[in-house]
Amino acid sequence: MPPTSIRDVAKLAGVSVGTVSNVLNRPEGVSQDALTRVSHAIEQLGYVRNDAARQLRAGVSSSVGFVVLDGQNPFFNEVVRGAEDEASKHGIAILHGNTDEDAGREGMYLDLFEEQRVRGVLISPYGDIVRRLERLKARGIAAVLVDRFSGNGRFSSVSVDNVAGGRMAVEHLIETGRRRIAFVGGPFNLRQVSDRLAGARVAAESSGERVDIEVLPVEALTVDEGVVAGRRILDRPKRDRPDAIFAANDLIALGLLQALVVSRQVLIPDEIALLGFDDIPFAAAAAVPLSSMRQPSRVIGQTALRILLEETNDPELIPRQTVYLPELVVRQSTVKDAG
Amino acid sequence: MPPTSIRDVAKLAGVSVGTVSNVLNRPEGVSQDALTRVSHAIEQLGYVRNDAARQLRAGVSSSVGFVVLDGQNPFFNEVVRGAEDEASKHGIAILHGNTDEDAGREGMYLDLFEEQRVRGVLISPYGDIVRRLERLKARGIAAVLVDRFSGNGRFSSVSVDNVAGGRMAVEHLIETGRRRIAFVGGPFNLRQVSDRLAGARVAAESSGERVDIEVLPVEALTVDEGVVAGRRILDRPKRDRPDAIFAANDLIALGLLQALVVSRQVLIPDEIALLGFDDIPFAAAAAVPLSSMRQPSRVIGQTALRILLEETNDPELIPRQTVYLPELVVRQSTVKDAG
DNA sequence: AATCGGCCCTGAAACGATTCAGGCGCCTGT
DNA sequence: ACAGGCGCCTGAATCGTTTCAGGGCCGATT
Repeated sequence: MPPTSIRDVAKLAGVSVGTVSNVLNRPEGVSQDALTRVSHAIEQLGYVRNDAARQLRAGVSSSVGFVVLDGQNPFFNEVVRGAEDEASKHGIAILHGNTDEDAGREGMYLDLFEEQRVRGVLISPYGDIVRRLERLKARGIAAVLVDRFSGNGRFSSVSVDNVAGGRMAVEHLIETGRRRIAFVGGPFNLRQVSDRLAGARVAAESSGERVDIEVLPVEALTVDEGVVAGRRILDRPKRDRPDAIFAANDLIALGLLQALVVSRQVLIPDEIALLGFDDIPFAAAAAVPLSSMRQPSRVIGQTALRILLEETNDPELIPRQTVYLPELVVRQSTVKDAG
Repeated sequence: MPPTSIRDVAKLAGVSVGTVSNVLNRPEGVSQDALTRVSHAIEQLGYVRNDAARQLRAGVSSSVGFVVLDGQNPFFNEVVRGAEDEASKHGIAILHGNTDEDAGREGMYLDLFEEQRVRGVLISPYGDIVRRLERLKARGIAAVLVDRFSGNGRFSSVSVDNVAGGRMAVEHLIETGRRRIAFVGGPFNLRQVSDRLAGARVAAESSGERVDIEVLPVEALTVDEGVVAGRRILDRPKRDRPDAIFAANDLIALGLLQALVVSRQVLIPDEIALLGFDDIPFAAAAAVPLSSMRQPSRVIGQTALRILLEETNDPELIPRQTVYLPELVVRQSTVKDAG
């Protein structure tokens, strides 16, 4: 079965290839007669446009790449989902790449997407890739940073104010009477992590109370790393333990929770309060329902894609930083009788 | 900045375009001299192959579509991740589409992927799409069913034996002394769901005991639906409640758990044992660590992609059904003093 | 010395769409 | 009757790659 081309359609409809193309792309300038004849021919042959040829000639791609920091994190899945919904409205497909906090994979996917001449790239960056993105831009491939404020203002970004989020988080812990607060997170070259910590410090310093922030670094933002950190806390004598933990994200928090709850040595929130970040769907279903800083994840994805398309339509647009404020969701891991 | 083409490279290196193409695709048949000159030219110009042109002429696409049933389900994310790892080894990118159990979206993504002339499609089907896939096949686009046994043997598939899984699950519940078992799941046109139920019934009937299987249907395999079902169970007088629940997947199970635990009316596993399916990473971190039927999710994705590539290389290959056996993971939601 | 084969290279044709300059036919106004 | 304009269509050129028939060169064989 030879795949049918626009030429086959033209022959069957008794028109020229140009007319078929017009039917496909600018039907308003085609006569009723031609329009129906071509439509029938398309139907009859089961013709489907070859996007490679279209892209080659028209120079317009109908796919967008999304380089995701952590595919196992439900937060990012929500973001992707938001972008997908928006993309599908425009007949655009999303090329998907997981980096899992690995700069090598990040580069590989950018290479791949450059070969594909994607319309643009959404990326939650891990390494320092501004130069890489500059190069793509020079090639006409726009990029929008997701979940990360753009350092130098050369690219648009859609993110949450992580400093404010960290501040709000720790303010909540202080308000509920905590003074010895541990921040569990890492790696610190992730801007999200260091910003949240910075916010935490701001809250501690401006509280007017004596508040300690102790930093417990972990290797990655995963449940497993959270468990490891939890065990390390359990190893300490009771009096040396913090009275609250602010986890850099919910995966860490769930890991901590698991370690602490399983041990049966620690009461949450009585002895240690626990607060996460992202408010993933599983946070509410945890052993002790998890308080968390909610990010508007779907909206982030949707907005990022929308901005990307706007920029590819008009490359002269000035990059803009879109920042949402996270929202505190209080559950029983910080307040015993919370809803 | 005009994008550089293979012709620019050829000119700079002082060779013909054919030679450049050979360097790119069959370097073994090119002299050392030409090879280094071309490589330098590529480097210097920052040349990147245009995949659209390549695909147009060679007829070979370097992307694969993956139509996913439920992007919010960590199980599918693991499967995608497995496929991605395998794909990246072959320089192949994955086009991602979420259907969220919606036949319309499913069709839309298949259309999109057909326009792209993807190399093949991985799909965890929702609706009845065999005809659709037949058509793709006729066009030279192979398909592999994921997480779903192929009904008619016309396509390869990679899945888990859901009937056996359902049987093993209920056998475990019976062994631990349960007799009034509820199956919470739906919709039943999802083969995964009906197979798991069928397996549950087999176990009940062949147990030699008097075992009831009550079916509590839900609209979708989500945490929210699990919560709803949990509330419905709580509405009953205590004596009419089941003594074990087998949930069609872990999302449902986590929802049930959340509803039951929050109410503080039910002790798990004492009064009601709870068993899920998939063993997603969050199952272990739940309020009561969740027993579950583990699927080898990454391996499923990896295998599916591998089979897809084999079939696109040799379209004469006979479809084959790859089936893994799920594995029972016992935690405290079914056995009080489990690990 | 002539022939042959092997190795490499060349450059035009082809893939399937879009674009655009050009042309045809018809209506309108004077 | 004729110029001009409008609406619609045509078909060749083009995008950047791969492929492939053809050919040059050189050393080995007869």
